[in-house]
Amino acid sequence: MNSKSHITLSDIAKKLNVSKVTVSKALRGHPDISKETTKRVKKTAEELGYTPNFAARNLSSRKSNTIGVVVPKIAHFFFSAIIESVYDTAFVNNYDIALTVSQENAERERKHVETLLAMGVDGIVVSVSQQTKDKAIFEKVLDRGVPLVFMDRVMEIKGTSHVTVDDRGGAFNATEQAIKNGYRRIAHFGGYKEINIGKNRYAGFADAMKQYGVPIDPELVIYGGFGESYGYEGFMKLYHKGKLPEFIFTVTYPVALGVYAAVAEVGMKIPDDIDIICFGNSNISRFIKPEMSFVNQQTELIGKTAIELVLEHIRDSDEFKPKHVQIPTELVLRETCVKNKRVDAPVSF
Amino acid sequence: MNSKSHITLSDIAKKLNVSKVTVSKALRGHPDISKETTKRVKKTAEELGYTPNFAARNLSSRKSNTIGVVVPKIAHFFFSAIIESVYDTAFVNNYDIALTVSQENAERERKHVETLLAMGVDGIVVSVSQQTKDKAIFEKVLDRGVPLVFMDRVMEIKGTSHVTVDDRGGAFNATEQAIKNGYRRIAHFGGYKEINIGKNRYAGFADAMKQYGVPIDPELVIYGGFGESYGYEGFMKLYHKGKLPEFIFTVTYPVALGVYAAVAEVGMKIPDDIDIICFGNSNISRFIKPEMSFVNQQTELIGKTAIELVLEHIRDSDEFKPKHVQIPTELVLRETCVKNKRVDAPVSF
DNA sequence: ATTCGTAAAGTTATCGGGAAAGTAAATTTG
DNA sequence: CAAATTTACTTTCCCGATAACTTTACGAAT
Repeated sequence: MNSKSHITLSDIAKKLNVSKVTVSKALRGHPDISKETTKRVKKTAEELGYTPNFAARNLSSRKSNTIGVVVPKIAHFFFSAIIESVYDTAFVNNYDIALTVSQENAERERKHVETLLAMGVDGIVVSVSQQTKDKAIFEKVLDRGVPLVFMDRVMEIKGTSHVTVDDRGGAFNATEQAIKNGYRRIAHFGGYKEINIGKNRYAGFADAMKQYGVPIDPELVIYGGFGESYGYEGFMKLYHKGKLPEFIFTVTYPVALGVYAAVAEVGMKIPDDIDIICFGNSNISRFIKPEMSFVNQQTELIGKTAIELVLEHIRDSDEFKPKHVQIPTELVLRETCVKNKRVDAPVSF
Repeated sequence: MNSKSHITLSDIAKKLNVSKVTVSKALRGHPDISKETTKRVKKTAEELGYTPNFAARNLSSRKSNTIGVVVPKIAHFFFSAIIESVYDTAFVNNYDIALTVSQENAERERKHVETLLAMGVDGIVVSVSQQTKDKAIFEKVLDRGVPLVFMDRVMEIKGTSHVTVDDRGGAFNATEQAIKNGYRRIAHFGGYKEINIGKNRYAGFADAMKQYGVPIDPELVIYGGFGESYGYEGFMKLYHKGKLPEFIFTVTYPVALGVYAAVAEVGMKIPDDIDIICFGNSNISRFIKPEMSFVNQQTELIGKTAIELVLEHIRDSDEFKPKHVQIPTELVLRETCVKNKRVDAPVSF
């Protein structure tokens, strides 16, 4: 709180010779108070530089007008784009956001949720860390009656809402497209199996392979993580084994970037020597050469939907039934995944 | 706040037949309370699932243990990297962060600062929007006795601390390097003159040009903004005028990306047909071809320093004298800006 | 025995705001 | 014109935690 003395309702009240409740009501435009008085109060408040004290207000009202958010990372395009839309959506709805960052650490995540509860947030939106196993803290949130929405990275807990990307469908489309392009030795670099995006994107991949009768080579399905280093290492592992695929479908954009780096390092060319597509996008994708094809997740929609869901839940409280919203993906084809096109109209060089 | 009934200090006190102040002290590890009692209190708190009420705590103690932060954007590498280190530094210091986003809008920024004051944050860190002109809200912060630190984008207000990048020095180095590489027709794409980074980076550019006696062609100094589109448009403008420079020094990484896109579009080659360097970096710079040379700003250091400065100010309160910290830059040379090298050891093709 | 110091609590008084209920005067209503 | 309403406020109390005192009990010092 501030070290210098604050102007409070009482200060304004004293100055105007009215009770502080009158001031309180006037400032809130309560009809109890005459227009005359209301005007005087607002003017004086302005003059004295009155700032309400949210702690007092929250304590008294048992509301905070704030939504707590927990994300695993910030400095990643996917999350920063989501966060931006989270803030925007909250802003237009006149809510504040209390953002916390788990850094992919389950214990930190637990602490942050605890903090958000202590802050008395009206609802919580979480994208769980890669480590998270324990549901206890989230059940505590529900026990407290605080609406809980999972976003992208979810936990299966009854009573919570989910906003997810159609991972399985998007992965299916990406893989199907590769098969239709004539590829058969198709690899999948899959992050972690335990996280739902890892699980579901693999599932979509497997769906497509099965549907088109293309066998999955277990050696070409590689797990490790969602960052660049895993793409790099995954490719290098296959390269040194001499087991390179024709095509790689990666679980995230960074993993694909890692592959790009590795491919360049061993002197190969994308998409001629090895072709690729990834799940997800980045703000700089237009500047990566060759421009990668990708499965677009509508990040703005994810953040917006998550906030709107908590708000709905907060407002309806008893009536509200948890919803599971799936945000559709779009297949965006750029300069990779164009084998057929290239065969039709070969580039001369 | 939560709809279901809370466990409070009194509940624990009742159960143990002690006063709630005893419980409060015990939980805080106050020496007034015996180890025996403290243990019992903590155990019971745990069992009952006690969660402190920060609103009450803040109200009573006049502290919030929270630092308010206002940034213009999130989904940009520079800011998201800073924010990440802001969160990290606060975390290790046991402080919470209240993050707000102005979206480069001065009015929104003002509202957010007002909100942070109402929240009773212990200190505020601001990176001002591009629009911001009015100092009034920041003076209000100082009036309240709340420590204020500007980060990267500053306002000149007495009593505030600043953390800035050595923009002028970095820009000087970038330009000097170009001159030494033999370039004479050097352009500068400079964002906005009004923002200190726009001003200072231009100043560094001008310093170098002057020092080496290279004339500045006003037509090659272009303002417009800090985003990709301005780089694109700036280049196109010069291209259509037939006034292309040999070298461009851009005020930000995105502006340079815009130039990359424009250069590719008109069928030219970097660095052969036109060479470039930018101020700032991005997480994907390794994947942009040719890899751009840049002036590195140590983002982690900026966020960390800003938080440490507010904390210092909060702790020392009366003693503390505002500091102006300048974070040094590093010139990082990659695949652009290598004319001399290429002349020495030409690449064969 | 009296005073003193101290460990280990207990009491009280807020912190600033707002819901709920009360009151006095003015206005409407039957 | 008395009763019922309405208008415009005021009083009281509580939210949960804590700062600042005060009390109690007990052994040590004088």
